[in-house]
Amino acid sequence: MNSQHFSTKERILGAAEQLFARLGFAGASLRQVTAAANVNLAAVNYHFGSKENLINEVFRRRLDELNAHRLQALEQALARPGADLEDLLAAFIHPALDLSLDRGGGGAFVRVLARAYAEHNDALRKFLSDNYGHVMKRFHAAFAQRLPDLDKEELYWRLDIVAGALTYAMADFGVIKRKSGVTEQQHRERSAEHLIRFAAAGLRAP
Amino acid sequence: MNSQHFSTKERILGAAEQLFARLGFAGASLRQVTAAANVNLAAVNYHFGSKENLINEVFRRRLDELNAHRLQALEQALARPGADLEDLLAAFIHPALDLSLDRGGGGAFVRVLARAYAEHNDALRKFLSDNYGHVMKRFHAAFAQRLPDLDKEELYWRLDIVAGALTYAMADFGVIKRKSGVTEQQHRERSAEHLIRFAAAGLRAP
DNA sequence: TCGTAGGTAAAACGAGCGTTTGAATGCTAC
DNA sequence: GTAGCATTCAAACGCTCGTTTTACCTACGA
Repeated sequence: MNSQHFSTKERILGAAEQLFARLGFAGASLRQVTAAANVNLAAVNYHFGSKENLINEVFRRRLDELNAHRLQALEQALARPGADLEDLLAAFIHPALDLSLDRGGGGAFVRVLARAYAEHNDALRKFLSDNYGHVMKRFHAAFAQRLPDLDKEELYWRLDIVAGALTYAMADFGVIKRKSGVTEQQHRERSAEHLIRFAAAGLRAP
Repeated sequence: MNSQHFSTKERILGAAEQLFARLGFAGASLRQVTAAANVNLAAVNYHFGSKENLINEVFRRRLDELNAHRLQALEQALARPGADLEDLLAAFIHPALDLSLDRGGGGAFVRVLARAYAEHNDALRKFLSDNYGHVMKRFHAAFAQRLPDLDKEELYWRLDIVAGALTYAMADFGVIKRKSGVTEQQHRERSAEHLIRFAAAGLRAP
């Protein structure tokens, strides 16, 4: 990370992601960020204009890819004839879990995401809704079709609970130490299984 | 709130809770807190010693009561002969939901709690574990007895997911507007039902 | 070769931060 | 009434914050 192979902008984004995850948006200063990125202090305002703009770009960099993967996985699942609830949940969970466990700071990003959820930042909620709302609409419709006995409000509640559980769980997976003798791949698959079974059973509850 | 009927310490705690919920621990300044509490700036350091100590007291004030209620509800549930999973979950959820919807800032506190979870603050985790760990141990044992087919690790995972879901959901209940024509009491009971059914089904999943 | 544009550098700006100080105040006990 | 103590107050402390300024470096097309 932060080696000279990466551009100034990329190094700032990487360092900001790490420090926002650890210290929060208000808690991490631009001096800490630029020092970690091995970059001059003024570079942030030169390349991003302001700290708030930097925060937005930290989100955009990961979410564009994450939501594209989710939509792609959903379309693949829907294309198969026997797709059930578990397949839809897998399409939602696996891309995020892949991100949370991959190299290059994805693990830090899901913790940033959990922070953002907890902060109830209106500007950020609007940003997420504007840019990625269509993805959630797509998933909601697919779930509704497979849960015909659930009325709209009930499904809304349950999906909200699922999303909350996922965000928290994923932020933790990057922190919880896996037992020795368990590869990261096994750890990830087991985590996804737990989440999917839990969520599916909860959604199917009478 | 913050009227002259309350002592300086109480007004500071109330204002701090509100502002920590809205702006975070780092984001809310003591000048904002003391202004909202209608109190002199130096009063925080006089009564609490430091900002960090103030944060701890904000937690202690609510958690002492919350965990006492939870333990009491659990003992009552266990005393009844036919107590099932739903009863245990109700003992865990109802006191927190009562707190999140009552007058006097409890709703703000659950949002503070969600923030604290998201922050992964080690000092705070130790504080919570030291002061309230015995409560979680009690619940864990009760769940383990009613889920004999679940091995220790599996139960650990599922309770962790449940706790995450609850924290998020409860932080949201204070924000989500209930539909007109639904009393707060109905809203609360319906919320608890959703959470309990969801969690019970998830815990029972094969 | 020079001029220009894009990027980096050090330094400083005003503002706000948590905390401390020392004097002014209110209250209780003698 | 006054001594003694707890509390409140305005002011200032040293420090860090996000941002801006100004100078400098480097590379490339005319």
